[in-house]
Amino acid sequence: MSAFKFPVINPLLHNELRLKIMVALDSLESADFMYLCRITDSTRGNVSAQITILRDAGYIEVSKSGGLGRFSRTVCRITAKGIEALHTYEDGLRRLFSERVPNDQESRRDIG
Amino acid sequence: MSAFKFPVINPLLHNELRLKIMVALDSLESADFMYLCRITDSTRGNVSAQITILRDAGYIEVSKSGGLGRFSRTVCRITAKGIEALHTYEDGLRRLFSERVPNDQESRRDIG
DNA sequence: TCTTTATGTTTAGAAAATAAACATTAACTT
DNA sequence: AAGTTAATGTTTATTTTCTAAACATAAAGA
Repeated sequence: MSAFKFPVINPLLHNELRLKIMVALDSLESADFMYLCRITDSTRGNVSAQITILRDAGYIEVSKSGGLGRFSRTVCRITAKGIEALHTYEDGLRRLFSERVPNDQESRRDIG
Repeated sequence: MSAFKFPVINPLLHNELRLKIMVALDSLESADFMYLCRITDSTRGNVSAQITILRDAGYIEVSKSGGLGRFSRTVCRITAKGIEALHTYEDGLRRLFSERVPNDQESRRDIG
């Protein structure tokens, strides 16, 4: 009975755009919406959608100022929960990369 | 003009199941279909689909023996191209995690 | 006032992931 | 030897997710 298990990979973070947003927010004090669009080279619609997902997960906080329209400004900030999730995700991936799976292939089939 | 760019993330490998399959094949000489199902804790349908994608990308080779049915045996092996792609992906992610994005947020908007 | 520009969000379409259903064949049962 | 069960895999249909196009809002400029 091999109890081998791959590390758990957080599906919320295992998405290119969301991960880039989180990495950016982890390295800056805060970042606004349009800045995230630029550095991730993504459309506003996509960034808006992924930011909503990250906010709903409690990984970031989103604050809007300036009202709607021309001069609105939406700024994002990573939360403690987000930082922990990001680091756990990073650790899981590092472990995954160094994984050596057990070679017990013959034990499971009814040949021989 | 900041020319900042995040590392390129190979979308074929940035999928949990495909990545686990590749990591397993990178650490073993070869692995058969049912073994991959077990260690990845995934259904046969899903593994079959992802293996096809990896094969079409040239990242793995798939050989079948025993014909169809009860005692068929499908074994997968990573290719040189697959090894390189996996390591490039790993390197890109490591760089992403250590990324420090430029803090030039104020330079882009027409306030002030 | 009308147009243009700068934010964002909603929603509709595309793409991808997942599992359910199907297919194949060998062993077992009676 | 016909019928059943069990072991692989594949195809397909559903669900989920991603992406961008369309929409909405408001300020500045003509």
